[in-house]
Amino acid sequence: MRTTQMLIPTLRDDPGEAETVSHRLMLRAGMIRKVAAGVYTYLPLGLRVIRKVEGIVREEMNRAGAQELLMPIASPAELWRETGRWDFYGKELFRFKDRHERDFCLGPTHEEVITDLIRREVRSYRHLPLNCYQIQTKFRDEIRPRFGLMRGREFIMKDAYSFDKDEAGAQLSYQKMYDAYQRIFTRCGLTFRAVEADTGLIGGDVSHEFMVLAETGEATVVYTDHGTYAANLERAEVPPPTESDPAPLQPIKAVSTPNKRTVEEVTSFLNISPRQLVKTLLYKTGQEVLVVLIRGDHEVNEVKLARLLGVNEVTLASPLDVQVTTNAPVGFAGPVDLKTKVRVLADHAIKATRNMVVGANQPDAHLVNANLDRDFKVDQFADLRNAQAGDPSPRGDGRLTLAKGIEVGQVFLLGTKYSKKMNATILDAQGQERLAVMGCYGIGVSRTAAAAIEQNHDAKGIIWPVPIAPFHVHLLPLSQSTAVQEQAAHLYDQLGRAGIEVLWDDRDERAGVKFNDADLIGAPFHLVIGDKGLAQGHVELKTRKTGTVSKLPPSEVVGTVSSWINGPSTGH
RNA sequence: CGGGGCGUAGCGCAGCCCGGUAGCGCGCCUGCUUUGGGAGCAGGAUGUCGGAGGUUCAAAUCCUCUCGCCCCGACCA
Repeated sequence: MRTTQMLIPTLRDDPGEAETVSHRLMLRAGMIRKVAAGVYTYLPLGLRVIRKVEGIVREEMNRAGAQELLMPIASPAELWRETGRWDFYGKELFRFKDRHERDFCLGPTHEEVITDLIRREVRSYRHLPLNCYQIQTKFRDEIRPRFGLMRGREFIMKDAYSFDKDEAGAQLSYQKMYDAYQRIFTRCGLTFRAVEADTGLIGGDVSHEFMVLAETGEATVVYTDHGTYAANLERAEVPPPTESDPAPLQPIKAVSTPNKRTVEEVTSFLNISPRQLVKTLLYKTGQEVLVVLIRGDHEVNEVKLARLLGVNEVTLASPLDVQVTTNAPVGFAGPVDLKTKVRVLADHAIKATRNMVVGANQPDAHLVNANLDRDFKVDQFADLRNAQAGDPSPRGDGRLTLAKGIEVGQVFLLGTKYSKKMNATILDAQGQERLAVMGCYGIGVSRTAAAAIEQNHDAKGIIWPVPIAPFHVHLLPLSQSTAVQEQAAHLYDQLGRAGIEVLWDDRDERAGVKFNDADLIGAPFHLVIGDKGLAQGHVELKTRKTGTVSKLPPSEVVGTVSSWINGPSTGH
């Protein structure tokens, strides 16, 4: 393609609206433009990258035995009411009414639609396993869209759904997708890690997320450096402590802590370690108010709490609820002599702590040397906290490290969650109706493109991995001289014949402008043709990533570029 | 949803406090010169100052309402 025939509105300045690297560079490189918050137009250059990612996804999905179809973006509320997600999905679901006042939504994911299709069309186990996928625009009315394509309200996703006759088959389908995802993200040139994950709004039993490791990631990944354990923070298990505090029990006593509410205030006022303090948090579920005890230096993991309680979500109780339940304002709640009968849950670490500092359930007072069983009772111990760096691995293979990651894909083993609610049954070999066992598998295509930039850029711009680059070669003739122009035209033609994608900067611009735009756009290889070089019989081939320049005769260009692109080491 | 910030030319911004002809840089258009890392000179075009209402002789500027966008937070007691 010639630059003059392509809409590539590069920007010299950073747009004020963009903070993160990928957002800024995609705007500056003329790849995307914003239409509304979290809603973007893909310009030709951006779309080329999207198509590259889609191509890799499509190849690997097909190779894994999945078949492509395309479902509608709009779907009727009835399907969503069958599974309860019309209500459960909440405000994230884009809803609208048609002219007859019937409720519809824009699909955020398609379990309902695909399950409806399969229950109608597939009756026999003979037709299973079945895995259908699509690549499509999805809609989620995010609470806070941000970072350009990273968290949009409209985004491109590949979603796949597998149907099996039994659990064993479903696990096999899951494993195939897991393997396919490994290949996809590897081929995209990303440094990533598959981690155990919670199942969230989608539901199901088993799940892995594929995380691109990057500082700007919104998710936290927990893993062992040398071991095999990796999970996201929501999921990461924390084993109970193996040693308990050997300190002798001290007599409990009340101390005045005027206006000291937070962990920091109380610990510095009493000159104690946060490890001695116990936070007494009041949580509300749909049904009850309950108490959660957590050590001062730990954080409650609400996903774990909700899962333990078997509810969708838990919220912290309001100050009023706290007052009513504990007889004290927020900041002075404690487990000792609670006025109201409530369930008390505690993180495992509480069991191993002695002589704890807790709220006194009266204003401006705490209790010191509170001890389990002697002074208060706990109804249930559980793993309720977030893992921290240095915690032992739940697999016993070392200590945990934390890192930030961008979630680019997630696979779920759903079991019969949807098939049961929607009565998607198939006949087995004995003629018995059985619920289809499902899995679902998503890849954020547009987010993958953004994540690739987060991981591959420098101060000057993007450095595309070869497989998803919008063009392989950026052809930069530096003058309008006949010799340079003819050589450029010739090489453009030769490279094109060899199947190499070339962006030909045919603008009558100064060298600096072309170089800067080329660095910004980030094609892996820059082919520079200037009068000086030609006079000496060579052109220059520059590797964007390393800045290395090779001078070579024009006749060797096609062969060299081909070997770099197709060869095993594309790390040029 | 709460807090903060911002809407003025394609982009980045100034002007607003203290009302009085709407500016700067880059970009864009024309011409000449230039041509290996964002050229020089000369000439030129470009704005419902986010929108609505109000105050005033007069509003980008003051007041009210409203829309949009960005950032942080969303309860760890």
